[in-house]
Amino acid sequence: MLKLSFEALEMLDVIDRTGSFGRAAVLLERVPSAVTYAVRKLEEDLDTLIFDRRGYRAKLTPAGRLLLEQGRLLLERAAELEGEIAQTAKGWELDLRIALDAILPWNWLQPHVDAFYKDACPTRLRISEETLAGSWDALAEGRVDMAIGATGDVPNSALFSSQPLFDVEFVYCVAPKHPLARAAEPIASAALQAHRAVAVADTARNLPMRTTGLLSGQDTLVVPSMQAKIDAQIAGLGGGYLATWFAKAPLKDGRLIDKRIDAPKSTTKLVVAWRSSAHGNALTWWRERLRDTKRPR
Amino acid sequence: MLKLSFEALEMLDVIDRTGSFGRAAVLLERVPSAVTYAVRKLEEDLDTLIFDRRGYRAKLTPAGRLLLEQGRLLLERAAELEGEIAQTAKGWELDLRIALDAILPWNWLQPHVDAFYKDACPTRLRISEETLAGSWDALAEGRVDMAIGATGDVPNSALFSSQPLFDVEFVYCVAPKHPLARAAEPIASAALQAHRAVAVADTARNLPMRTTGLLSGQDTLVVPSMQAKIDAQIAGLGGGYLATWFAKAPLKDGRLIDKRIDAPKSTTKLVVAWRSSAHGNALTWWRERLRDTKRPR
DNA sequence: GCTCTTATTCAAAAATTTTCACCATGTTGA
DNA sequence: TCAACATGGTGAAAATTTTTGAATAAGAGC
Repeated sequence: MLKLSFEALEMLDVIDRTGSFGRAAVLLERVPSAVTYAVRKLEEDLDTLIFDRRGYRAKLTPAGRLLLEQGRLLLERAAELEGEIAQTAKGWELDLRIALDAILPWNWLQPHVDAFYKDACPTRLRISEETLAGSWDALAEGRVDMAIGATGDVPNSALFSSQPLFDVEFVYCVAPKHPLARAAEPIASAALQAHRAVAVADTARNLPMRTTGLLSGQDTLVVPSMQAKIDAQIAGLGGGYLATWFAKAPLKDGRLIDKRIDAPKSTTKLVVAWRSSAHGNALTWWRERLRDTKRPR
Repeated sequence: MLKLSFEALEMLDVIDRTGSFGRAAVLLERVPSAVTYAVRKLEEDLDTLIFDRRGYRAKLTPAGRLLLEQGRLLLERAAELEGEIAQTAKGWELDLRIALDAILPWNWLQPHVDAFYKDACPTRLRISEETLAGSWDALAEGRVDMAIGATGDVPNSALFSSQPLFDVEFVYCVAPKHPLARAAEPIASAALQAHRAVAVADTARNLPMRTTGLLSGQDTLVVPSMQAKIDAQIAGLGGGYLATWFAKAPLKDGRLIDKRIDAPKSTTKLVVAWRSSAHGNALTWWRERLRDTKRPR
């Protein structure tokens, strides 16, 4: 059975801060003898002297100092915990882990994050980036609470819920110096196979990985991020489909050229997904917020 | 003012482990209503529902679950702290940080460490290695509690106390293929200057660094450890003084050759040193243990 | 030597927790 | 469906713990 108590630790802290039993009693709104009593009781319970009373004024023993210092840490943590309890009781998650799919640019999410904090939501956000099946994987493994911009169909599991976000359209892009840049349009999709494709690595760890817009047997350069894919395509290392919002700037200034394909990659529906069991205020806030949101341009 | 208490947290833990208020009461050796009372009081204090009583059996709310889980961590830490208090009260340090000077081999210290644990000393040992002024530096900075094998004179500060350990003698060694290997003995110390010396880096961070057995202006290879120095000398990268116990094996099998010097490096007294203010049982144990100890061979 | 501050002691008073007996409600199984 | 059972809840009395306040002792400062 534990002999410590927060009350005793707090008293110890006040005694040390004020420097005397008497002043501590004033701060604690007790009578001095109550402090003496409580200290003696603690010492008795622990079977350890906390104060050295040989001198005029009581002085902490080494054990007492340890108890004081470590006790302060415990008190701090306990106070913090009380705050977290209150927050949880009001329905706010302590933190909300969001997986942002690489198909969406960070600067699209940013204004929403701004709004979240402007609304004085107390929940800490932890945003990570996932690619393709990675979002579902993270959700399934419980590494995140919510996935924004996950692509493809919702895995048919009662574990997940989702709502539509918006559609994404793709354009096939190559660098101006790329052989396909001068090919006659529309390019037969079979012709693509002869050229290297650039793809973003799937971050999934367990779920079967997905490929998107890749033809089997095609030479593929796998890069770790969407930005790397764009850069690689600009550098002429290969071709590939890009979401319209990522393609826009490089197409405009001529770093990339879009090519019409005879059987282009179809429009994909993006969703917001979460574990069905999740219910906090922060999650709800995001669901509402993203219900009628505009796609990036 | 803190509203939590270890008692309440413990009760929560037991309720969760047993699965019912009633069984928890049995384990806590209370009457069931005492548990009910305590839970209600906690909920009132925190102004937060811990249990959802709508169903038949009371069920933890999300806030309750958080309190339970985090509370367990607090309880664990508190119990650990009680143990540490008891240990400290008995005079045993929680841990003793020892700086072993690089002049001494680890396998010399090892039997002493063995004996320490065989004596059931509860103090954790944290042994680090220091070179030259590094031991004093670590002691002065409070990075260690005790230095074993520190060389040179005790800095004249009331901060430190020390006792003699034993003397160390040095032999000047070079590799057989080294030019000095064939030099006539005794070698004039001035002649050494023409050859590269191998020295162990001083680990001191603040105190003025020391050099030992080095002639100013001499080309020097500084290596990070005693083993590196030995290896470097065997590789013929330079010459240098080695403590007899480090030189013994390489001299015996011919990997090194000792040379007599006209003005050899003098015998050095090693000491055991500690901060004068330190007083724990573990420190005392080591002082006693090392009082009449044999030097390594 | 006198006074101030500090910590302690002790019996009484106050506050709290626990107990005990009893109630209400959901579950189980015939 | 209904009795038997287990679980959690209630309130007044009892037990326990904590606080109080006045008296005491003892070092520090002048």
